[in-house]
Amino acid sequence: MDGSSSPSAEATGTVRAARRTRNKPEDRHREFVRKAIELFAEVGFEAGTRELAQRLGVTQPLLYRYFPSKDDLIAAVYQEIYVNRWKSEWREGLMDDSRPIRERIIAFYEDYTHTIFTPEWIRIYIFAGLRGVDINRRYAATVETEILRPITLATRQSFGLGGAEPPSPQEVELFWTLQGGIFYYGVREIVYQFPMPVDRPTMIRNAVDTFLTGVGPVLKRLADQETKDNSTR
Amino acid sequence: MDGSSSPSAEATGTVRAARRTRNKPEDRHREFVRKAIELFAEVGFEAGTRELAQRLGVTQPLLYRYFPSKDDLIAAVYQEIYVNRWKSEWREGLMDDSRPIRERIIAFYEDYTHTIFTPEWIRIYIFAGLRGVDINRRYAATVETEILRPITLATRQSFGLGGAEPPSPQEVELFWTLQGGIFYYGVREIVYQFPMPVDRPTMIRNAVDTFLTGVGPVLKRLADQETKDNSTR
DNA sequence: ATTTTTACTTATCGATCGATAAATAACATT
DNA sequence: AATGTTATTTATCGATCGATAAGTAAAAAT
Repeated sequence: MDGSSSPSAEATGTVRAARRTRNKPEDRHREFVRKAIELFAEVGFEAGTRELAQRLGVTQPLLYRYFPSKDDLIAAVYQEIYVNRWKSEWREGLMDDSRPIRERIIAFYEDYTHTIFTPEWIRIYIFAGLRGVDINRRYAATVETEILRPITLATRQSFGLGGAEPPSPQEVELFWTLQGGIFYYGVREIVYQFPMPVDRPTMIRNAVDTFLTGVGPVLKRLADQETKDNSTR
Repeated sequence: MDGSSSPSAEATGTVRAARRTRNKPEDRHREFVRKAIELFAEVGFEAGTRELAQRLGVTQPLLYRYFPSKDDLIAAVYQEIYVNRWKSEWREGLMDDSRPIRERIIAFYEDYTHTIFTPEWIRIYIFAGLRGVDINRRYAATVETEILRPITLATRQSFGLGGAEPPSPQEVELFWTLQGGIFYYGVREIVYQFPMPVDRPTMIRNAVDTFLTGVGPVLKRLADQETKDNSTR
């Protein structure tokens, strides 16, 4: 493929005559993680360390100076994407009583999808889920406590239902359906690469409007069931 | 791990002293695909052919007598799961005007989730999506034409809206949100292995009730926009 | 009973993977 | 300018992967 004379250079994945510029460890670390995110998003975690090294213009064993093992590199990738990119403003915005609930939810989903609807975020999230790492379980737990429960309480209030009791599982599950529906839009767009004839803001508006219009009666029914269960218990 | 003396037996993945029972080719073919589905659902497509052979109690090269390459085996897996398990009754049931729309949709999703909410179906579907094969694009296209468009038309009718014009992209997208929300319930249950405090039928009922209650006004708005667009065009 | 067919195994190749040890050269310290 | 530190490369190991060629034995055909 290339005209390199040494066959061992091909075998070891050496790029050719080393550049040998020396960088600060912190910069390298960040650079490695950044490119690893890029590569893993494309190929998945079975992407070779040699491929990564080549994209970095660096030899493969150098990676092991910064990450004891490939799994540690992967852990750093998780940290960067799913921890560092989380915005605490999401929760705050959703709990801001001064704005109407519809506006809050739409604003949240527009910003949230803007953050997570990238190949890096979505594909790596799904790769991780299939791998069985607990990243997804932990992330979804965060979504539930930081996003869905606040939304549930705020929505309940805006319908003049119930007080401050914690949301019931059925209530939370209801809002998971909205979350999942919107998330799956991103999966179709980014993973399956569907042509998406409806743009994101429109999709979000329609989904939220449908949901908020319909959720009132169901929440009411759940609240009634709840009080009945309590009285018969 | 095992007490086998020969190291080459370990290396080649030989199981031990061959059983040498001779089977009919068609039976073998089916057996291979069945076990391949099981294995791929667990590990993904990077599962080794040796691992598969071992689970079948057969040597690895025998696989290549039935499938020219690993990719052909994978193709057979797709065919079995996503083509052979599709039920034409789904479309028919959804278009059965004699039953109320809510009942039809709930019945469909109960049967549909019963079919696809298995580790085999969901995990392999997601593995395929990340691989970039067109399985998912083709499957989703089928879902859209065979399921979502009929649902859209039936729902529209039940609200006394519009005639037989084909559903607009925005309308279809709306029903994709419901589909995605329910699908994502399965992903959380089966892939992320969340504890699911709300059972499937209840989730489906709540989701469909919320959706059907709220979708009326939005469909109406979309229909009005449509006619306005047509008149100004 | 002998021959023919073919399902199945043994053995092995070449590529690629994650990881380690040792050599080298760029930068910091004095 | 000499020395020390460490970022980076070279070389290589052992395991595992998909795939192929050649041998073996079970069933079918005669």
